[in-house]
Amino acid sequence: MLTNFYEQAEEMIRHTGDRITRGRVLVLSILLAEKKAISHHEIEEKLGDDSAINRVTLYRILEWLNKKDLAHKVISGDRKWRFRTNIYTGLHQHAHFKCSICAAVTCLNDVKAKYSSPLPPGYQSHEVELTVKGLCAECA
Amino acid sequence: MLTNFYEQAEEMIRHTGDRITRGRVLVLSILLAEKKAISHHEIEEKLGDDSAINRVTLYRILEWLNKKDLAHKVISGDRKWRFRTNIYTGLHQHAHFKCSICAAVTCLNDVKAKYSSPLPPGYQSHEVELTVKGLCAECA
DNA sequence: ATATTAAATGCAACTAAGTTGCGTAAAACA
DNA sequence: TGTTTTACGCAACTTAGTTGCATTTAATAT
Repeated sequence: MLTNFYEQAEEMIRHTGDRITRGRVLVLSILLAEKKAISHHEIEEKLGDDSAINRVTLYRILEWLNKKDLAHKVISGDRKWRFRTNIYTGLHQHAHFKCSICAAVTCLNDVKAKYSSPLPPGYQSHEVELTVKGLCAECA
Repeated sequence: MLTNFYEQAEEMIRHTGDRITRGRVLVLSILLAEKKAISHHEIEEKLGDDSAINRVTLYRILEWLNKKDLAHKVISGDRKWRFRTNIYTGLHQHAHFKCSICAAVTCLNDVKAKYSSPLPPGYQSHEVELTVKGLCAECA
């Protein structure tokens, strides 16, 4: 079960051309096994004592995964970053920001798409998808 | 100029029924004078040395303003809260409707796309893409 | 006007998330 | 197997925000 994710993670990391390390594979497979975005702390807990990774290293692995577009950072209200793999992106329907230069996609979790006037008569809304395109803080 | 905001702030605070204190009026008038969301630190700077408020008190004032719905908390990517008065609304752009059955895309000229919170600081919006998915009048 | 009192403020100490610098370990490749 | 580049681990640091408690002050009652 988790072995599948482990192998999948390894394959995804190999594809980047960068080094395949224990930490990267472990963390990515945890993210792959997870459907929702999880925090640094939650990942540490899932790693457990046996397969522990230094917290600083974990921070750096998460940044690296984001840079390589294997995971994206999710903004949340509790001043923590959360991370999620990019394979499930089709499923969620909140707002996204996509940088035109570095192509990083950030979920704007609490930015709810809404429209100010009602739809034309007879129309039914099932889902609202909002994508803001522009430059992120790093590339601006 | 700022006097107007000061009086406006006082009036808004009076309306809550809670105490009208120097700090609350100062902070709210700063937020009123500002168009964008600003951080605790930015507010401290605007207060200056002469009209300084203790940082803990400032945190508490901001929480209070939020609780009384006189200001919004704004999520951002840098683990800081930003605050903004509720009198200015979000960004407006236009939206599209995509029918899930006939796949027709309609330009919803008079439906304005707006997102409820501004982007993380430093981010620049070039284009906002709002797509409402559902059923059009023909297919419904 | 003055006293009363509940709410707001100030201070100090604390927590939690994330960062930086630097020496050490370990992938990758020859 | 040795070399080189990259990642890791450790310690110390920074920054944003929180808590407890004593003091002050805005609002109200006298």
